[in-house]
Amino acid sequence: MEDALDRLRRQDTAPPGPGSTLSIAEMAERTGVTAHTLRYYERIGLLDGVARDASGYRAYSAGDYGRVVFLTRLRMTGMPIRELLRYVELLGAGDATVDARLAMLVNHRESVRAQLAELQFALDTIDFKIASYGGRCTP
Amino acid sequence: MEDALDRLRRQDTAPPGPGSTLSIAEMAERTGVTAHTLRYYERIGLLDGVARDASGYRAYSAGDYGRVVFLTRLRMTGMPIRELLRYVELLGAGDATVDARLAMLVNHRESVRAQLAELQFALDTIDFKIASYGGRCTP
DNA sequence: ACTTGGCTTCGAGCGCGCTCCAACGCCTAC
DNA sequence: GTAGGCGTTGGAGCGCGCTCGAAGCCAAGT
Repeated sequence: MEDALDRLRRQDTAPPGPGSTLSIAEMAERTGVTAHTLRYYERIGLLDGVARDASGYRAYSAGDYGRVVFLTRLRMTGMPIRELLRYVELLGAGDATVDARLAMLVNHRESVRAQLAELQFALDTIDFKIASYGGRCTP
Repeated sequence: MEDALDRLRRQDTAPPGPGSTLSIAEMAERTGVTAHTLRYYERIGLLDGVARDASGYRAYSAGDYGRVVFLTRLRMTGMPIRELLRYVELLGAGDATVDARLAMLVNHRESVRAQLAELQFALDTIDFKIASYGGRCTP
């Protein structure tokens, strides 16, 4: 059960050192987001201003890393990419948008709580079904 | 927050009386699954043996209702339709498949628990982000 | 010099789960 | 009898979020 979750927890402890950068492959490995998807995210505007090295290769900063990790968290809670985009646009628009961003997050937090409740509700149903199948099994 | 959840809870208290049947529109209303989707589910084999009235209209039984509700619970916990199909096939194959069905459910329950953990983990991140934005806001 | 392998771009393709359309049938009310 | 509304079918289309392929550049090893 700890598999995907462990990988996620590791995200928080694997940023590039300040000042150093990551290749796309390193980013993919540390964030769990494939290189294809990293390029895709950049293409659609979720990541902007990713630096390049002398050969034109992407060189991700600690900031880029942090953004990918946070976007990942929002994605895994079901925030659609359209909204991620909006959030990123607000980010890019500076301090004036702090309230709007906060509102988005508070709003989304409610949706996550609702998802948790639904999931728990469905889990109860499944538990009940399992019990009614005979009950002999992992507790 | 109780909106979707309330609708779900109502599912459990809105089956057709024993012996009576539901039109597709009534099913849609009570289960929250659209008529389009009910037909789709039948087409792909998730529902079989749905009775018809004299005019060829679908007449859903209490059993059909129960199945739709349970399938809904599995769907909302992310079980893909391919697996629902497998479950339904096992159901159709009779008592010999009880163990296999139970195994599927126990297995899926683990996945739901993992989802809950991931969701909670992401929620913590979001909470933290909200707090770091200033913290003034709904608790 | 040449191969290997990772990076680049652009654009097409895919799997999932619906969602909708067109053309038609049935049944009731006016 | 005719209009309106709900039902039927088969098949096409869609939105989402990737995912992949082709063609080519760059760096390092043998």
